[in-house]
Amino acid sequence: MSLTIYNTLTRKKEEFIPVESGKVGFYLCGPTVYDYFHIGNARPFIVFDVFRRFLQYRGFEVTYVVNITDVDDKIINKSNQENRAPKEIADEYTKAYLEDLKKLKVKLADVLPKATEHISDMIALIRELLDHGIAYTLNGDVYFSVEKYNGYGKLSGKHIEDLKAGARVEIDERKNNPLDFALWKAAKPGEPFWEAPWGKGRPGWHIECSAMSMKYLGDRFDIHAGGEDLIFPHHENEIAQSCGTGKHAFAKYWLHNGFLKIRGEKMAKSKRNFLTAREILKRYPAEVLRLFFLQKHYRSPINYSEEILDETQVAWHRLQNFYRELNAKKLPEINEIVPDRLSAPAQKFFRFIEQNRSEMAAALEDDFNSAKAIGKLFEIVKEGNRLLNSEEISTDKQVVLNYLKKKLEEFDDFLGLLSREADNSSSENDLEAILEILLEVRNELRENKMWELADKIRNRLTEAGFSIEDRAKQSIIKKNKS
RNA sequence: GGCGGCGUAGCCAAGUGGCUAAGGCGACGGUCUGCAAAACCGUUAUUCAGCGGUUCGAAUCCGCUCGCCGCCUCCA
Repeated sequence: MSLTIYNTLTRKKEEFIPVESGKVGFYLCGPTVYDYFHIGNARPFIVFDVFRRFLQYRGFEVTYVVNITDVDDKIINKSNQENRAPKEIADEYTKAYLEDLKKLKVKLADVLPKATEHISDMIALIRELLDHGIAYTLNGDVYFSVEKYNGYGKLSGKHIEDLKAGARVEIDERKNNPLDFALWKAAKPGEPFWEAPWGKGRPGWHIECSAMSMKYLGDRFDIHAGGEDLIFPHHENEIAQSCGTGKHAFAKYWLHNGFLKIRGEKMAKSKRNFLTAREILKRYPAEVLRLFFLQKHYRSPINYSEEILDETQVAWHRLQNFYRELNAKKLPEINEIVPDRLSAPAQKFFRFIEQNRSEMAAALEDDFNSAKAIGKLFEIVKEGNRLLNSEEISTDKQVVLNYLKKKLEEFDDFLGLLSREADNSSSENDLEAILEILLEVRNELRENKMWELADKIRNRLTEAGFSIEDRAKQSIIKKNKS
């Protein structure tokens, strides 16, 4: 089965042919660590991680690199505002970023390079560009000369002339062309800096991704991904820097996710209309957020609202309940299913599962259509529930249900939609809450002099290792240490 | 001004030339149930923003109109 992905560079779906057979080099633009990331930022983190794990499921050996931008204007601004060292800010939010990812059930990338730890790689790349005459220095800054790279604009479909005419391009008279962008910024007093042959300073925003992606994935790698607002200028500039000298081929496929909107507008830090992933995670389980994103195609814009998340949560319960039901049944273990040996109804069910399973995989192989795949998943749930509902479930059917459970888990290894541990163990807090409810009910029984039932509860709890002491006004429960 | 995208049921959302227009939420009716929840069954788009064209055939291709959004500046 071939895999197709939509490549922003060519504006069409293409068959995915890795640079090196069986392997995938995958780079995602990660966060600038100056604040908690918002729910819109979470979209690429979740969606591309699922895509990466799906590729692994498909048998590819994937190297997944997600950078951390820990030197940047925004970090410096915040450091000035709060009178703290930039590094302190970056460290704090790097930690928060990793915590939030974990809560969202996003698997760590194989490499998480920090910009500040790759300055020498960036300097080497800038030097290459200077030597090639495609970049120039200006009072300690280094700029890339867009006019000297004739591929400029090929990713975003923009033309240098149109961009110049655009009223919003800030004109800096010193630059050869207003579109020339900084590879290196000379240090201003009080700013963090590194030594470079052309002076003290820090790297421009775009150069880190070029340097670090090629360092870990090679001159030619497969996938470079990010939000669609990165197409221009960030990714356009990355291509220019990396390909400008003709020495590197850079990324083959460019993937971009659509935005999360809130009240009809793009959710963005600058618009102050954002909700952090942290906040939302307090209200909804990670699985609900994941389902919210995966129920839509990754390239479509989607709207955030509480109503939609509430809806998603109901849908998620449906999925989770089904999985819980499967777990509650003691299903017979079997290594392999031989369809021909199954009874006719069991065989029919088995074939239904297999059909939908392969359709799910096919949907994901078609530009990662997770929305369609999840539709199939719900069809399986419906049919499974129907079977679970029937009066007697034959051993054959139980065998197939167990098979289904395993396959669900297999898919869930990359989708991350099921809560797999919560149902087996309840925490201390849950236990206390339950005991409290039990006592409350029992007290009502006692008030109504329904002693028999009240005694039964007390006896059964004693058997289970809890002793109840009925005092005049209240009951006290104690856990007997064994 | 330049470039790109979107408009499918009450809501969310797949489908991009031809099988009954997926799936979820909601609503209504039913099964089950002491009640509730869950689950199941049935109903809920003769029609895909509007108009025109191409075609034997279009939600799907083309043109126009209307509405919405994004990029062109930091941005996932």
